[in-house]
Amino acid sequence: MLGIKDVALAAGVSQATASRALSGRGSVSQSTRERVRAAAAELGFQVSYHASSLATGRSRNIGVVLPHVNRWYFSTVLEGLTRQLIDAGYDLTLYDFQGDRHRKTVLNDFLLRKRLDGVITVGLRLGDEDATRLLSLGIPFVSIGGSVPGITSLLVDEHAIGRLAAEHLISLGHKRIAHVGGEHESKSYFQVSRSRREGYQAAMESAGLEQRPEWSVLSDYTVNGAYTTVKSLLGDPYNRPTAICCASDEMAIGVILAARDLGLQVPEQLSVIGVDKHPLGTVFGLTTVDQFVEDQGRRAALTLLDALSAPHIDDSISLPAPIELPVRIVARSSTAAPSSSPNPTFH
Amino acid sequence: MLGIKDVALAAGVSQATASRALSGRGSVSQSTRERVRAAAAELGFQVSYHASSLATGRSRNIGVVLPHVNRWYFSTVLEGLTRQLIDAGYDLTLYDFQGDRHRKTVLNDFLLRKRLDGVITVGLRLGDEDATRLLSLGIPFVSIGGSVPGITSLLVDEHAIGRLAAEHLISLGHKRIAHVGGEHESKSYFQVSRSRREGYQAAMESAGLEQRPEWSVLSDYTVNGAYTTVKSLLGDPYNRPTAICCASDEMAIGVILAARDLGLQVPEQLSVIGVDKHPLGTVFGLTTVDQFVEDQGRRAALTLLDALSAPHIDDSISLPAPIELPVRIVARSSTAAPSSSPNPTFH
DNA sequence: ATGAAAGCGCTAACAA
DNA sequence: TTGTTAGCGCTTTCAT
Repeated sequence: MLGIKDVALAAGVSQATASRALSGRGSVSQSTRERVRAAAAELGFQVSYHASSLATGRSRNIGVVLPHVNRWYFSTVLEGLTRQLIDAGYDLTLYDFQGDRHRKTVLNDFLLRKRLDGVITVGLRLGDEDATRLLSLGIPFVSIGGSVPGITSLLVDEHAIGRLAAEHLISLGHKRIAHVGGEHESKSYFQVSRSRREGYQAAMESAGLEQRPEWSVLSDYTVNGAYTTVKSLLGDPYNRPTAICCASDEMAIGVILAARDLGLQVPEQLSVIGVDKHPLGTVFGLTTVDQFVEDQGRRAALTLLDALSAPHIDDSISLPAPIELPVRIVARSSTAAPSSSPNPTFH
Repeated sequence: MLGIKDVALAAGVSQATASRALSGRGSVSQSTRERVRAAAAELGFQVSYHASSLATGRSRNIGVVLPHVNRWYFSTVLEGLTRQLIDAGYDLTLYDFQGDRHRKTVLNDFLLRKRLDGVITVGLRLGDEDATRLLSLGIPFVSIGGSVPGITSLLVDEHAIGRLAAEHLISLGHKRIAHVGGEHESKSYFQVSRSRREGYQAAMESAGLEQRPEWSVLSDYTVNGAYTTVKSLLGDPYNRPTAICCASDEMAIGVILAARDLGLQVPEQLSVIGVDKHPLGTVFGLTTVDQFVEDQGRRAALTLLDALSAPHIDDSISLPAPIELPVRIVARSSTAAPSSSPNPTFH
């Protein structure tokens, strides 16, 4: 195998000098550095990261842990992460729980293999036991939108999101507002939808609006799921809400499709709002609460990289304060003031 | 740091024996093995993969290279890959080109860092130069749906997919069939859409059907893109196709949405077919050509794992024959025989 | 600025 | 079956 010693030989220097010249650490004269670099380039040499890692203790490798690569939110965060990490020269090792399928293995085995310089978790909920085991690795952790004890986290205020969405509808004059949540999620993940619902409920309460139990439904975060769930809700021509607040854009789109199939006009007969700013929203004119998903990934990566280059980590002496992520209403055409005749006129 | 030597000490054996007991390679008596395992468990020991890799030359780590994690096709393949790889005890290092943003860095630097036991590329098109550089790593490669010289590949017959989709429409009696392709893709990726279009053209030709240039449009694989692109095509009330063949489900959905917004009934006034079996298709009743995307990932992983455990690799002596992946029509409600009055009746 | 040498933590001959 | 020993390929003191 082509090793650094071959480069050293070719450049007529010692192995140590070659290493210094290539890594940039330690002092090497301008001319030798160039000679070594040239030799390395010519031979097509690449350092062995295994060896390098073993010697330095750092591996230029970040672990990313999430529940489902396959869902828009997560793959978009991932995109933000990869961008920053690649630019910084880090490999990204992906651990996809696939729901709960790989959860235990990953937490108890893969993450402990000491090949990571840091870990980013997305949307995870970790118990104390899991968290301390991970923290004992002594490497920096950052979590996005999750709940992991003792770890620096970036959080959107989910409660505020729910409230904001509901208040948008309320301010338009709606009084009959339903909510579609995604609580069919596993207990092991961050209960995003629940907090959003609570925000919605708080807004409804402040406005003194009635909250009918049948107007609070649960789905599964998908278009298909919400479509089915909400069709019955909208099927009743007399007791229909005039607006629906959804815990995600995908569900909101399901609602819009269900409404269309029932012959209801959006927004004339039904206003719909979601959360995420999913790209599919544009074609439906979906009003939403943008949470800058890709930026979440970028910021998490930067936060972690910061921690990695910090003078030295105060080994969990400082309790990390959560970093709050921004959100913003994007008003489009799926929401409007309720029509004067909320109940259908049969013509 | 907690090392294997501590375990050895605790178990009262030599470091070598501890290593054998933990790795399962080499012979160790039942009793010592248990003793060592117990000691390791109690101390919470995990091997250092850097050290282990350096010693063995294998890293239990597979690289996956793709153009966009963020797109449904790729994240779904990825899901199939992670499932198998985690089960086999392999880490998965993700290299996302993000279009062309990271392409060069990844190919010229990251992939050459010698920390991978194998590589899987998805949808990539690689030139001879890049390919040979990668092959020179001496590790097994598998490509899915791409074109990489000298590498084992899993391929769907894209031409056949295009033909099949078109033939489905033709067999229903359609004569005015348009095509929406995704050729706005970068030249550096596998030109899936182009082959599908050629399949469509072949089918049209065999059936002796007219191919109007204005019925062959290009889009970008997204719902939004296809929606916009196709709206003008469908806007003409006199020279409208009765069916549209799309190179992906997402574009097909864009077409359906555009049709609806123009007041056209699907399938009564317009039949639409896509490719992929995207989950969103169900709510639209979209007829499609399933290509078993997640299975593609699983099979690629298995193929690579096979190569890794093979007696020994004949160092590129055998030209790997491509493995053909299955496809299947899934007929749903977006396609039907054309109505007898293809042109609109103004009532 | 450079070289010699020790060692990162583990595995794999080779002996016993 | 077990222990001894010599590396895996690189980095990094410590001399010079």
